[in-house]
Amino acid sequence: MDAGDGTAEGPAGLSARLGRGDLMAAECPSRAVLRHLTSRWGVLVLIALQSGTHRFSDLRRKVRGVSERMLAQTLQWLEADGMVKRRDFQVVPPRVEYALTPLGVEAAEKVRILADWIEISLPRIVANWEAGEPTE
Amino acid sequence: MDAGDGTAEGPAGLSARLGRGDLMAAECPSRAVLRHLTSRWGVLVLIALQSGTHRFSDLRRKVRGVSERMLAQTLQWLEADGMVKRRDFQVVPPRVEYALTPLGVEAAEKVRILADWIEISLPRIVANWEAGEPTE
DNA sequence: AACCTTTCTGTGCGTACTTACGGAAAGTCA
DNA sequence: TGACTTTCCGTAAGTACGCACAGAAAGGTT
Repeated sequence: MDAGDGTAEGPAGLSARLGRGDLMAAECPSRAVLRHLTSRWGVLVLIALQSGTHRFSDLRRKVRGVSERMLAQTLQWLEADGMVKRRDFQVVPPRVEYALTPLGVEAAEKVRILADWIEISLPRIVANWEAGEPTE
Repeated sequence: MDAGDGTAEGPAGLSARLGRGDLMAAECPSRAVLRHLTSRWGVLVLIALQSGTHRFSDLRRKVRGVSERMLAQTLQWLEADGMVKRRDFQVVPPRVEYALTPLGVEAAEKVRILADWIEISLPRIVANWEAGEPTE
């Protein structure tokens, strides 16, 4: 019965008629954007770029633990979505700089709010890990 | 030289001394929390629960496209982090209700900000997909 | 007795992410 | 000449994600 597929939108497409996305709809393109922005490294890259233009290796140093491969991959996603502007100096050895676009600045702000909350709330969250359910 | 491992924190641990997490540190536990909250379905589940307590199947209907397997998985992550409260009525057929904890309410607010922005900004983002780089 | 209900869990398997490793470019420096 | 620089890409390999499918539980209905 439940094919698990659909958006159950009308003939014209709800989100299309509204002029905005609908993340609860399975086939809405906004799902892809969410995946990029909230990808493992996407969040951290956006935040890192909030402090200004960075070279590739600077980002790699800042976002600790990311591999070259994944950093490049993540930056391509963000660039394709218009969040990040890539500037290639066309020299050897390569020199490439990344910066947030106006769209990226907005996204970074939103993501930053979540990140800050996590960092600040970590003690409370960790308490849950250790506490379990004593009486229940 | 670069082992790609470290947090480069001091002897006591920077984030530990500050009493908060540091997402840029590779080994900080806050990374796991970020992963849970920004997981493919985590974001959508939190938002769905903002409107109140839901049964499992209600959530599955609301968050279109999620499988039973992944919904259960996601809810377990969120429960372990103290974001979601699970209430099992211990009956057959099963009846289980999920609701946000005070911690979850806060997290959902932050995540919601990002989600709303994505939905509203989708037209601008899609424009980037189609535009490419015409002049460059 | 056979079937239905709901919320999961176990199995199997395909897809996607992620890492490690090696290579390429063109000029600089020993 | 050979080593070094930086930013990627190709490949192989490993891990985690995600789905379809089947099964289980206890009682009510047919």
